[in-house]
Amino acid sequence: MDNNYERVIDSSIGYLVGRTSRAIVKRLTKKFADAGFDISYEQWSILIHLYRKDGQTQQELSNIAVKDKAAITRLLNVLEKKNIVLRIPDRTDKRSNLVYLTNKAKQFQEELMGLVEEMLREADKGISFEEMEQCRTTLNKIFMNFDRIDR
Amino acid sequence: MDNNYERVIDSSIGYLVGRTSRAIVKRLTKKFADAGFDISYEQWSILIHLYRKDGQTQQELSNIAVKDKAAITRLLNVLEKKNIVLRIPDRTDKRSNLVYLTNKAKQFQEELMGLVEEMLREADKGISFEEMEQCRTTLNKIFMNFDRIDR
DNA sequence: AAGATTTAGTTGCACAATCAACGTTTTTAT
DNA sequence: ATAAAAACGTTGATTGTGCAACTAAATCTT
Repeated sequence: MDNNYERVIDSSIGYLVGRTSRAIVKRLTKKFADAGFDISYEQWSILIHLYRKDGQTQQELSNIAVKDKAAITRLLNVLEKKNIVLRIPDRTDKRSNLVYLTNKAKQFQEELMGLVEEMLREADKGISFEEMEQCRTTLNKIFMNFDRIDR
Repeated sequence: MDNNYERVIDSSIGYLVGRTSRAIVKRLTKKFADAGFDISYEQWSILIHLYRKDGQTQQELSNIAVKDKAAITRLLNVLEKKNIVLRIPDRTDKRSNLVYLTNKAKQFQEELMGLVEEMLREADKGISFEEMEQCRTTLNKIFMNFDRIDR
């Protein structure tokens, strides 16, 4: 019986994944703040996809960031207000916006990436590349298991 | 350069852990709702600790659930309103409350646990015990890495 | 070509997380 | 014994999340 608690709590993947996620968010938010950036982890989680490929639709961002499109709308509202991105209506499909980085955003790209890499190195500590790779693979499988159910 | 994006996005532990966490929350929330329980994942994440050990202080719950104590206050407000827990002032320390499960809560304990186990089995699919165990170990290390920094 | 269906984005609603400031009580230090 | 510091819980402010309902535009059906 007590075994069940073990399984369902401390060693539960839900618990571990949740607290690790919160720890990462907290850490990166602090790193950004300390470096003088008024950018949250969530805002970053959109930005990074634009750094890789500028000019995506909100729907695309929603899919890739695995967030509700309403969440994307609101994150973009904030980012737009901060003059970090801008929405440009797609001429060929009037339903869509294309989201672009401003020059301001491009200017601090390198610095932000640097801070993220710093955080990732902190996370890595004492963990071999192979171990981390294995963990990523397993997390992917878990996600896919739920993703499959959702359709 | 594109390598950097790889590292910082798709294969980033932050990304993987975040989306897996959201997937789990979503899935369990749905399972609870489908079974007729008006209990969120977050409320469950407090409940489970009380099922293991009834009568803990809010501070203890905050530590074990790895959530801000303000978050605990509010989750307990909701749970109390739903008649699932109750706060009883600690006689020996007037600053503290002791949080107890109601009979109602105890009645559906088994059923809730069953649903969680179901969800965990879904997560497990195609993953050996050893692989999952390894993943848990790594997630623990990562969390500890940040936990260390925070003090 | 017209009507039905699907898709993109926004908004309202309910919920949750963190931070900082605060009041109260307890513990520590001198 | 008293003053300072720490601990417990609450509240307000800000941010983010998901669902459902909605508008407008595009696509599919027949």
